Amino acid sequence: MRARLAEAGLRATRQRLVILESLLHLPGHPTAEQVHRRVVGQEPSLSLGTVYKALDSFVAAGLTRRVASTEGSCRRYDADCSAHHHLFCTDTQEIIDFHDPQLDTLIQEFFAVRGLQGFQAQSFSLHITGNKLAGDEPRK
Amino acid sequence: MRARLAEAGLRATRQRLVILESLLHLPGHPTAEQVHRRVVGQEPSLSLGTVYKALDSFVAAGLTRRVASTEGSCRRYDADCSAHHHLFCTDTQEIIDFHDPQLDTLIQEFFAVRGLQGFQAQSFSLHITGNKLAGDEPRK
DNA sequence: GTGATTGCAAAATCTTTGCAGGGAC
DNA sequence: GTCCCTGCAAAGATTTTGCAATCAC
Repeated sequence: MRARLAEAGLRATRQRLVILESLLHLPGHPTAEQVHRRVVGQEPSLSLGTVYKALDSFVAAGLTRRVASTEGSCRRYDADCSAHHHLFCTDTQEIIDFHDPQLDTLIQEFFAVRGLQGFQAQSFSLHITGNKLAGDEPRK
Repeated sequence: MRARLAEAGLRATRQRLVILESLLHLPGHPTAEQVHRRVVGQEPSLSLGTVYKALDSFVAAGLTRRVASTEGSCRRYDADCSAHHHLFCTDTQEIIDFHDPQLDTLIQEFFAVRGLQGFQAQSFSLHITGNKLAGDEPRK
């Protein structure tokens, strides 16, 4: 934890440690508000403003990403910076991670052959919209 | 224009006609604010609140979509409801439409074979992050 | 010690709401 | 005529900012 922050060139404050830890444990790509709610349990004086600043610094340092979402009215964060895709559940508003190296390869090969005129692609992320089926957990 | 609104079950007010027309003509998936700026040229008394209400009603009626974006602080709208993908330019923040039926087929076939445990997929949209190359327009 | 980080409160953004008057059908 | 829609202004929600005190290194 402490090492991750050091690698990213960020000072390991008590607050950042708790925030990063919370972000890693909260499911479904939390908002700043959700991170704050979890974090005040351990650090009651930790302010929401600090959560915003810490999350911004994580994103700037490449420790964390912002997740694209269609609800727009609040930002969501993802501690997983590896290449992956997202399942958007229209019922619960959850955003579920979906890793599939075979799919990554398929997409990369497609664009290697076909190319994009006038655009240099850096990364791909597939947004799959649908809904969770009762009783069965989507694979992570 | 008027017919589109009627089909969607919405009353064709002067304001909605101008808003829908603007949305179709503005490039790069505008925000409510951007739509409003264009629209006041034709209808100076048209308020920003009305733009929000109209865009919401378009989305509810399936005439328009909200675009997922990672900047979170404002909503962006897309008048194109057909299946398509998006190029996200990290330099200009533009979101460019990208249609490719072959890619659609590729993705659909991939999931037809493999399936998603516990999730019923309805639609797919690929987010391609990268940057525009100087002097060359990405295909739309 | 030095410079980055925190906490707080105020401000800035973006979006929604309530309601009276007006307009589409 | 009826009910939906608009305009306005106020409220709500989310995010940013400024600055003095504090903490990591």
